[in-house]
Amino acid sequence: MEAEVAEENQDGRRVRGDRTKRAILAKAVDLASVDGLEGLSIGGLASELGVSKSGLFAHFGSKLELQLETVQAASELFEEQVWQPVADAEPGVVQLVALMESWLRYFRDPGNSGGCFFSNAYHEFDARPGPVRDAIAAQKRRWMAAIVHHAQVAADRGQLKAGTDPEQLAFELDAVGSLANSLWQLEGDEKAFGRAQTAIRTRLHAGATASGRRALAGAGLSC
Amino acid sequence: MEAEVAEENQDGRRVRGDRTKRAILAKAVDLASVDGLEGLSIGGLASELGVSKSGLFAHFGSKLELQLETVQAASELFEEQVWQPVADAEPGVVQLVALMESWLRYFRDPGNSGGCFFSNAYHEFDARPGPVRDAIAAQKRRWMAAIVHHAQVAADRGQLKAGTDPEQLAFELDAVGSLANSLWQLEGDEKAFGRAQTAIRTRLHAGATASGRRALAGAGLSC
DNA sequence: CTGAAGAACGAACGGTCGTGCTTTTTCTTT
DNA sequence: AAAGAAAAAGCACGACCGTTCGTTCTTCAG
Repeated sequence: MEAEVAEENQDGRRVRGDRTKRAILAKAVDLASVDGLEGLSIGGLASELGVSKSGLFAHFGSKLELQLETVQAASELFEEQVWQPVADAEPGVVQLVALMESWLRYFRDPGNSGGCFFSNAYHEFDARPGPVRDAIAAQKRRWMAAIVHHAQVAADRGQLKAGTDPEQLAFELDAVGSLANSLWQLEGDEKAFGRAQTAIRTRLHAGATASGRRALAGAGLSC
Repeated sequence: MEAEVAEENQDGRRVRGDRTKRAILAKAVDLASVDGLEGLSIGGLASELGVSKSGLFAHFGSKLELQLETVQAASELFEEQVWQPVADAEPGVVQLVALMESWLRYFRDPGNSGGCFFSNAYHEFDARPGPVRDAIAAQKRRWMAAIVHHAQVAADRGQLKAGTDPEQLAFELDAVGSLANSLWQLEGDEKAFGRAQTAIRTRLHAGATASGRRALAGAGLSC
């Protein structure tokens, strides 16, 4: 193998193929959150974008690669829409509850009308070993770890009662959020978000110390 | 149109085609809980059963019909495996928690190695309007309504604190159970069941009156 | 024993899938 | 403006999809 020159130029500007790829992946995430990653077809994606099937295919080389890059793209979108908005919140319970509510907002975003990409992907691939499942499982681990992390920070700051298990807390918070997304998608049930919010706040309030409750109240997040 | 004679004989014995159909649907539920209801292919199902594609197809007439009957078959299996085992439990909180734990057992049943059929189906069809989605959504409503019902009975018997919202309680219980199934499928994480059980018991304990707690303790279900 | 009806079959249809090729268009660089 | 590279398109392939058709085997009533 000989050394290859870098194929991207040094400034921020992207070459044409890269821009196209971005557009493809954005649409791919959109379609896959409706029809699933397996139901996502190369021909369908191409015609949806008004390009040729073969031209699109050349960007990836295989459907598996397309799926993997779609997962990656979805995870970047998730980061943008869920994580970034609460990056500056006060660490601890306040940031934890802010993250949860950012997550709930992401669910109802009209731009994600097919529902949370990952909620669909988790269930689609949970019984199908392979690289796609691995990528998706890794993403789920990252998400859970983030919640646990925020809970741990809250505990370290004395905002949660001694003996609180951050992983148990994360489990329960993730559970109610996930179900809210499901019910919203399946039934268009707006109330599900209210129930999730109630559950999150009640749970945090029950597990919080006086200082933790003060922090929540200060951020306008009492129950 | 002329009147037709009934095509089934009067005693319990079934005609040949009916027995075959049962076998087909059992396998269909099994395959669909891995590959999804859309990924379920008629040819694949036939070869898995060692029968011809056209012979199998004749039983249904269309893939849509196969999907609908598969949903129906899955819901009968669910009833058998989840509801029936707790049918004789003491109504109220005891039956409620028994139902939840029966549900958790159903998740880990080696016979359902592809995970809960419905958990997969909910997410697969939640953004695809049509008869299949309607059938699946109806099933979810039935399930939720059952939990709400048990919670209501518990409330009526004075086992839950006044002001307890049965629907909110049902939401939270369903949430943790669903997530346990997801994590079990995605990561093979046994601990998820422990977390779900902890969450269920803690939640019920917190919402129960003294009489409710006594009932739970009497059934060996304290936390 | 005969004959009709139901159940299962094999072959084939049009269509779409993912995937390779070759050619043409479009951009970038000199 | 010309040359070279990158991107997109065109076309074709084998496999599989749901579906239809005509035929064979099984079952059971008359």
